[in-house]
Amino acid sequence: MLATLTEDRFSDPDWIFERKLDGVRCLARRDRRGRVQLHSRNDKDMSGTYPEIAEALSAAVGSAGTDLVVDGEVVAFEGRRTSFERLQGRLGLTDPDEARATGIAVFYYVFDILHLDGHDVRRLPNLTRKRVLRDALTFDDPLRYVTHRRTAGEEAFRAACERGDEGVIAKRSAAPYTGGRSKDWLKFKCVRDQELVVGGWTNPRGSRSGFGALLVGYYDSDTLVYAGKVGTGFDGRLLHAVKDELDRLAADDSPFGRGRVTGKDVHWVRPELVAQIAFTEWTRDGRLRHPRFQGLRTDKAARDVVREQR
DNA sequence: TTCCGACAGTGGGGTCGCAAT
DNA sequence: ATTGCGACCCCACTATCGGAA
Repeated sequence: MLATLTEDRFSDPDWIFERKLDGVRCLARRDRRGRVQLHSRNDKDMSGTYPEIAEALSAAVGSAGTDLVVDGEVVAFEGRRTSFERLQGRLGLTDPDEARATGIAVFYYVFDILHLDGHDVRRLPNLTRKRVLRDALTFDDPLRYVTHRRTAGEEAFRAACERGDEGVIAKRSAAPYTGGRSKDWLKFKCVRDQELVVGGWTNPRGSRSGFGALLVGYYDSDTLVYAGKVGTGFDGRLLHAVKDELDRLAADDSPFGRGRVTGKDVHWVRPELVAQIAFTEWTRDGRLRHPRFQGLRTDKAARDVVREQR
């Protein structure tokens, strides 16, 4: 069951609000003999990737039963914030010993239950399932129960962004657990945006026209620092309009003074265009995560574009 | 008729693993 | 030893089409 992104922030007595954690989605099954299997959203086996979670689940028998299927998020922390970047150090590993040897501590935040003691509980109301879940397991690290609040969705969202969380998930209290994306689960995502200077572009591929992505950066003193590519957020007309501007500014050499630009099929332009870019966060390597184009800005000089803090 | 949901296709950062260089 | 590539994770977004409203 997946959540639908929305711009609407609200409170409603028929909805509950949970923290949105930045990690990896994980479905866990435990059979009567205590054997546990962890599965990714694409049904890949992750039991070897997070052996301590499988172990904990095997031992965490609550008051209400033994075999079960639960849903949650595997996360790693960087300070107080959940960090997908840190978790990535374990993502590809399938050998339990190697996974443990990374030293990256992981936690399993469980927020839903699908089956318990041979019963399919997916059609029970969400709030009821949460109560069932609470009794079905014992929650000791690395297992954690995802708490919820029933009021002040807007305030929860504001506080989440303030804390550096990814956002808030709103869930309809009475909703069953269904397959696929549902409007009974909504994502309030914290968004960041800033202006960036366009310094180049890449070739389009396949059926794409105009260009593939823009190469963008910001000024640090007199140096234009590369900050990554932006390849989504354009419709057909915008692709051509922006491409015309790029052709007008064509240059032979890279304007970037810092940051290695990877990939072939790269073309440079004089750094004069300023684009408004939305994204989720800066990566450790100083790149934009989940970048998307929001428009060109004509009211700001390229030379004044700097990296905004945080 | 209009709107919505699902899908395919394009684009991003980052990591690991493996083959080619 | 280095580089390139695909397969995974996390996505955002546009275009399209068929069925629901």
